[in-house]
Amino acid sequence: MIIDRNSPVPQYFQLQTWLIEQIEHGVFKANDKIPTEEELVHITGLARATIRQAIQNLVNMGYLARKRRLGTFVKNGTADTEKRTIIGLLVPDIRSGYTPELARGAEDEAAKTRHSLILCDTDDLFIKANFYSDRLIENSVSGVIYVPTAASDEQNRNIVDKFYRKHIPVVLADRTIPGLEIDHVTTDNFQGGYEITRYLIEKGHRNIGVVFSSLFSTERLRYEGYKKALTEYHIPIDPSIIIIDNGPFIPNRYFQYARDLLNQREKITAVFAGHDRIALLFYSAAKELGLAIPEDISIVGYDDLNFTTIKLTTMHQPIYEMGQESMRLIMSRIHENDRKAQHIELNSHLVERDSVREILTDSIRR
Amino acid sequence: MIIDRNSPVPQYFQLQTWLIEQIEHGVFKANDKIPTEEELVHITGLARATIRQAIQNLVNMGYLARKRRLGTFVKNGTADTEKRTIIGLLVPDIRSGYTPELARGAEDEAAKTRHSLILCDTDDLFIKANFYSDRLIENSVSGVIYVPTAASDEQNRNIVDKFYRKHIPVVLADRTIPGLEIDHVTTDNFQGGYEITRYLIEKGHRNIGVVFSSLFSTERLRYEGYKKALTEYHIPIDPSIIIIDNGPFIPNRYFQYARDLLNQREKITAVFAGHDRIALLFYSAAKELGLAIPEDISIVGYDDLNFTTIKLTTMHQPIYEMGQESMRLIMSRIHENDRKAQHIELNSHLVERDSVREILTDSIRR
DNA sequence: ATTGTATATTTGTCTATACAAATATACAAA
DNA sequence: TTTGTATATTTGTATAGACAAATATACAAT
Repeated sequence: MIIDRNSPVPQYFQLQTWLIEQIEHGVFKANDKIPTEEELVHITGLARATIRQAIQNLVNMGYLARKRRLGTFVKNGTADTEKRTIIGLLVPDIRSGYTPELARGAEDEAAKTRHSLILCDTDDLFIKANFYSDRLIENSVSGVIYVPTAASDEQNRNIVDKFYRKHIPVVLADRTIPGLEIDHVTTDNFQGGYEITRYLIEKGHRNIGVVFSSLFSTERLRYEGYKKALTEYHIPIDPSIIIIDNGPFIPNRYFQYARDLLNQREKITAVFAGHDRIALLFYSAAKELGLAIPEDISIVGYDDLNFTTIKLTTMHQPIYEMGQESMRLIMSRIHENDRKAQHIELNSHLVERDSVREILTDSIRR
Repeated sequence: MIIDRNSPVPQYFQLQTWLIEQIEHGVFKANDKIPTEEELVHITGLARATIRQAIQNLVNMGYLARKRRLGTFVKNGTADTEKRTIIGLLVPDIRSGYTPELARGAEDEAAKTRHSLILCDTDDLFIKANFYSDRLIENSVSGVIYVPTAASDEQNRNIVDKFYRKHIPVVLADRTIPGLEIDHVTTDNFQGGYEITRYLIEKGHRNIGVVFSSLFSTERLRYEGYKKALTEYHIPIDPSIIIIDNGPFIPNRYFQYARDLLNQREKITAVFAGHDRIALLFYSAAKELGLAIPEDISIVGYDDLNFTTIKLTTMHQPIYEMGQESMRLIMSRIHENDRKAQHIELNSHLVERDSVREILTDSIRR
């Protein structure tokens, strides 16, 4: 029986549920005519008004369309979930770093399937991410691509939870949040950090300074790669040339780090900057101190931002592709919600330019 | 009487209309309780079921909320037209030029009033703008900020018309479309072009090359300003050092222009680049040809993009503010649709850096 | 002070019935 | 062939009446 008259569930609601089931299981296909109200009266034993109530609700939800004299028909889109899909994109700042490239990749991918993208600049602040998550929920986005902010893991988890409570799937891009089983797209930061450090070592550098932030999973991993490379070459790790900031990227502060590190130049021949924007500050700091790159000091970065005038040796990250993959992942998650969390790791590669000098030393031991 | 029983308009619909009127005229204010169903039966003389039908529709539309035992209440947002305002932003490419700054200004301004922004990259192509305009219409945006593409005025007008047909207001940002009475936000490009040229002349330059595109109203105006300055100083306009491209900005092509111009260096001492990205190409071309800036050749740009390593003298445009103003304008247009088209012109100012050399000549005549 | 109970009010669900309005279709008239 | 008309079918609107469910409030019991 379709209707259980003893159930506390309203009968119009039971009928509604049953009809949705029939549609979603393909019994009533798109553009099919469903039974007339009179027929449904016979099938269910309910009054016509009750049947109308159920059907009207489904019309409002976008499942059905009524046509006078012709009957009631299944809409092809089935509900309006499909057609007007909007994805929220929570990024630090659309003006800086790799963000424009990431956004563009996501946008292009969205356009392919005619979806749209709402842009939200968090400035790496929890409070802004929190504000925008409300806006996105209000606009009933179908999914969110989130670059976790420079906040505690706890806070970033809260943001994700907020979406989850509204059943909005989330994909993390670039950075991850520890202790969360969630779709994410990153690059092989550990491997990248390892390779770029090894590259410096192979070029004869043994005193390699590092500057990075401990707030981001990406930079932490690059640092781990750095340590692995040093260990592999039996080079001691010298904490005095390792600068670990525990806040977000603040140019002034990092500029000071660059100055500090360059001031103890006798201790280092090269610097591994946590990312390209830090590397850029080393150029400014070097200029200020009258040092030449790479003659006096070698610099490597990470990201491969599009600098036109400086020739930085750096680890190229496929940022545009990361945007694309994030978008693909969120789309697939929207369509199959019960799938296991998926982790996509894209490959980076070293781009050799003119910011590293080769130092001739007494043979490199391995 | 509230209900006209002889009208062909359904009675539930009459009641519905009446209730909306009461709400919008402030008879029933936000959070007020409206009469109970039973009271409405007395007031209107309709059956309770009919009254419920009208009320249910208003609940669906977001005007009312029912609470068991308490009654039916007017929602504070009144309908959901206001709250979920989304604005479309059609820009060339979020990765380049002034676009990120513009987008960020618009975004921040939107956030203030809790509105959201859908990002669309047109790549300056009509076909993409056309594609995205359909997407924005599908998503029923409340307004659009449009940076006209590098297409014909005719085509750009078509894009605007498409929105107008759906009664979606449009604000043009930066560039304008001739022959269209429409809200727009620009800077004083004519004045800017004039001032920066005058600056070069005052520095002793009399042979000033120009490179720009005729496709954009902005660059055309800057060129007009250039001509005015030359005329004012009685300097003849030399077409052989004026390069007018009639397509969009294609780096390779413009790089060739830069090379061409620098190759006839005996004829020029300075170049006025149509915008900063062109100026940047002059740096590359100069490097290639072994020329130093400003020693061998002086360059000025336009925009004041955030270059960290080169010190370009340029005309600062308040791009972030332009994004903000565009957003303010579209919001005000949404709220008062009958207002006259408004043109906002923001002020630019010269930023003097190290790309212009002073030439000592035999006194400047005015 | 807390907990439980009764009551009144209001919305929520449901039935049975009737006529109105739209319109595809067939058929007749011009 | 075109135009008009009748008909059957189906959704749209409306009524009157009934009981169910939720819950604010007051009051009673503990």
